[in-house]
Amino acid sequence: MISSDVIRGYNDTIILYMLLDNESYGYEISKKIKELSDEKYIIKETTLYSAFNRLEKNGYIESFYKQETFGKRRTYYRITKAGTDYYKEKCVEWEVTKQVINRFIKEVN
Amino acid sequence: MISSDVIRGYNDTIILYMLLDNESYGYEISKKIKELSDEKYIIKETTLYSAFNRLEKNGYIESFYKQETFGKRRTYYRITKAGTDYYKEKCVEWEVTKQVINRFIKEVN
DNA sequence: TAATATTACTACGACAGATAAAGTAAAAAA
DNA sequence: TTTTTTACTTTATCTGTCGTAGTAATATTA
Repeated sequence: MISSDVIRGYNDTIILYMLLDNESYGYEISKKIKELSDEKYIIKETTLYSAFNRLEKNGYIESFYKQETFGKRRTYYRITKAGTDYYKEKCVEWEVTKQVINRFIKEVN
Repeated sequence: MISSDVIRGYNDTIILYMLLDNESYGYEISKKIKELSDEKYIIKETTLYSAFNRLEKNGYIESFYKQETFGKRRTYYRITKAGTDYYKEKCVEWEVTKQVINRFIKEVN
């Protein structure tokens, strides 16, 4: 399991990634993050939903409701153009970040 | 420049790295971090000194004074055994974190 | 020699994001 | 019929970062 402080700067990016190709909703996204990370990262519910709020406020995602014929009503989200642009920026930043942190990592035995 | 939220989980690790082979003090460490990162990461003074306090409280570093014949009195720090162990753990964690985040990073054009 | 810059911190308060705890409510499974 | 799973929402707390300001010594420049 990885610590949450590390992932902090990338939660929004991870969520945007999940929305790149399909619209989705909270519960589904959380399951997929868990799956895609081989259970190494399990996003907390409150973290996820507060991230949705932040992302929507910033114009990176849009929420909407679907006509559901069964189950509890879900809030769906889709990524916006601004969200895609922001995602791309974060991907570039990630490469730089990785290289920077790598300089302070050493194999110590 | 990389965002501080990203580095958040690794500030302590970065500082411990700087102390692995030599004892040092705040101002020197901040200069070296800047240098080693090619100016891509410049740690804020307040962040650095509050990290020192946290690290010392956790037993990862120890502070002491040297007999200085010139200049303002500095607080020196050295890493402890617990600090070295913690550093090693964080290095292992970093490899996992990198791999996890990489799964959510895509080259989008 | 006087003014400015650099070194080397410390104190305080604000803020953002993560998270724990608790609650709601519907549907599906046992 | 009880429990579990799905799908959230609200509130309050905690941690780490960082802006602002201040102190004080030495070194540099005008």
